[in-house]
Amino acid sequence: MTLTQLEAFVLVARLGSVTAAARTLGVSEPAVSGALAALRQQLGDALIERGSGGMVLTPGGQRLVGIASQMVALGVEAESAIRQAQGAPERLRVVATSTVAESVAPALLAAFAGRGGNIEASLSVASGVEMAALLQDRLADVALGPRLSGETAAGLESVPLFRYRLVVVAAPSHPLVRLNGSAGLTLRSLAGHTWLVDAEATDPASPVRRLLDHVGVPESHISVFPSLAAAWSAAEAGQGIAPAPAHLVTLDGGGHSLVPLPVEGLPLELLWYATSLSGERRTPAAGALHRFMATPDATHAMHAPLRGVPPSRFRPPVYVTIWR
Amino acid sequence: MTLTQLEAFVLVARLGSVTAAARTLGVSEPAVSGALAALRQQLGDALIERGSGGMVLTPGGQRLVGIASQMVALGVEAESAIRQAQGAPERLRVVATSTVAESVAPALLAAFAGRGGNIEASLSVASGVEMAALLQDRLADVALGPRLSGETAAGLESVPLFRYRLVVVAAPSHPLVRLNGSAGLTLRSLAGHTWLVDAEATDPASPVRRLLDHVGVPESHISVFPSLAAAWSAAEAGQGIAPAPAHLVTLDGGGHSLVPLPVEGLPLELLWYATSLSGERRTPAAGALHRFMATPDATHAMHAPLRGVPPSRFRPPVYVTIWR
DNA sequence: CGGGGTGATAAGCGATCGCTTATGAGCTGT
DNA sequence: ACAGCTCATAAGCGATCGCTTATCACCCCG
Repeated sequence: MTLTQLEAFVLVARLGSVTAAARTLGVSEPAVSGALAALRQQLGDALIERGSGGMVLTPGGQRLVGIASQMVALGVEAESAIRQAQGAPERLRVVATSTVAESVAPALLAAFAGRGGNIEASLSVASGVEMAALLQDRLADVALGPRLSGETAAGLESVPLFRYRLVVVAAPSHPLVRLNGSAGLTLRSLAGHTWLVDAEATDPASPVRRLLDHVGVPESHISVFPSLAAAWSAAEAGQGIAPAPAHLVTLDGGGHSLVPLPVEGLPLELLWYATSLSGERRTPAAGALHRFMATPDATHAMHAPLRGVPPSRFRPPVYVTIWR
Repeated sequence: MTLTQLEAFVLVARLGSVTAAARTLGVSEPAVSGALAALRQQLGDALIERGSGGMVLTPGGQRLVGIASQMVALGVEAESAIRQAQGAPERLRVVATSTVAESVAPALLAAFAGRGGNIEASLSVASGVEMAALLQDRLADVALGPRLSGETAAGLESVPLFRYRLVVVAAPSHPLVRLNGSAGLTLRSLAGHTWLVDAEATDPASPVRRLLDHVGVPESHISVFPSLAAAWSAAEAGQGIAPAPAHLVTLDGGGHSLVPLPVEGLPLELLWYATSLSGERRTPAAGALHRFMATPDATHAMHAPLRGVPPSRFRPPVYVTIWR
């Protein structure tokens, strides 16, 4: 399986014709046909067959197109990426759990970028369990989220980033709020309610997931939303209760109408950590961020309520998966 | 640039040692060293150099690691993907603009999946301008969002999916609401206010972006949030005004405290479309979704208020970019 | 039935790949 | 300074790649 072969295949799929693909590539028709034959033999699938009105992809070929065109594109990307690395600003690749990426990370990185220096920061989302691998594989410079430790975290160094208190909130109209103005609730008693959570709660290592397990909430009473904001919005609409870092729902300019429930054992005192390779193996940019994190500017930025960013600075989130 | 060479490079970066990489691959050390040399020569960058305590990546090498490990992983992915294509459920790859992906698309696809059949649907996010290319390159089966037409949409067919009315909302406490209980506002008069928008507003072809341009809102008064829910949450907190499809903010179970502004020229009557390859080139799964879209079940699902999904069905969003 | 298009196959050829063993070159540390 | 580790380089060899031209097999359409 060669990049040349994949490129030929992608072009045939795109154009629906071997001859046309050969013309586009500037080679003879058998060259393309041969590349196709080699792929077919190695993968054990026809991939693409003659059909009325052009070549048509088999189910296997259909899956391959996407994969193959990504590979081809990454190949040309590689060359230009390296050319552009000369004299380009240093790059800081930060990964965070979805909750951190939606709450404190943008403000932290915005403040870090605004502090001068010539570092271009990017923020991606990954699950807690993937972070150690991403750092060790040099696919990320800093990971923000749970503390990474144990077997898989060899060579990594975690430092505390942000202290927060995890509470459970609900709309003022929620029965639990009206019944219990001041009385204490037990965690167990919350097992029967609907919990509104964000994507991070699907990560078995996340504090929210562990809280759900501890309470014993059945799957049927867990409702996963694509973002923290969406989960809280549903909570305001009275659809259920939601775990949340306290400062995010209370300092929020007064617009939020969510109130913390007085639950025994809550709030949980928790920490987010920043992790990177230890010692000299740490990227210079990662070191700069680590030093910045200790400054009052950083702490102040992370405690500020959530704000949007100007269009020129907005980058869509990138979700990173580990490829093995 | 060969996959073998890239794999060797990735392993060296991961392990920080040529010898260790060679041991892992089960080949001699010069084999790895040679692969590295070939890459270095072709790309014109040292990529990775000796440093105290292991090999350390150059800036260029740092960029390559991510790209290369993706390519390698996609290579092994390719083989297994094709093996699994035998007898596996048919695949339906849907791309949508971020707004659609956050609002009607999840409900539509959930209803489509629940309708029986043996189709596995996935939902990704792309900008409106990329959709035509994604469809033509067979990287997606159906695109949900603006109507695709013109030069770049050759061979594509758009059908109306969902009619909605775009309004501008604000918190009840917002000055515009208190001053204008019933009086009409002009669009121009909104240019000086802060607009809270989601990611799609950065796409020049999106209706929201065109509305902003038409009103003449300066960049400094646009605040981009990572999700619709986050933008609306900020609007509730009184941070500004937000464009929104009417049914999403009004039917929302009463929890939302956002009210539409009585603006001259609003609401805008708009449509989201579903686009796919035309005629026989359309995937069977895409055809099934097209037929389903016309059923009352589909319409009903899309009009329902936003809800979360059970953890077992939650899939993190994937953001797709076009590689050329 | 016989063009004119399609894609698949065969034979051949130079360049490169991927690997080996042997050796050089550079740094570290007791 | 020397051994001991590291990575880089050289020479060589078989397999494969990537391409060519020539030819065959198929199918639609007059």
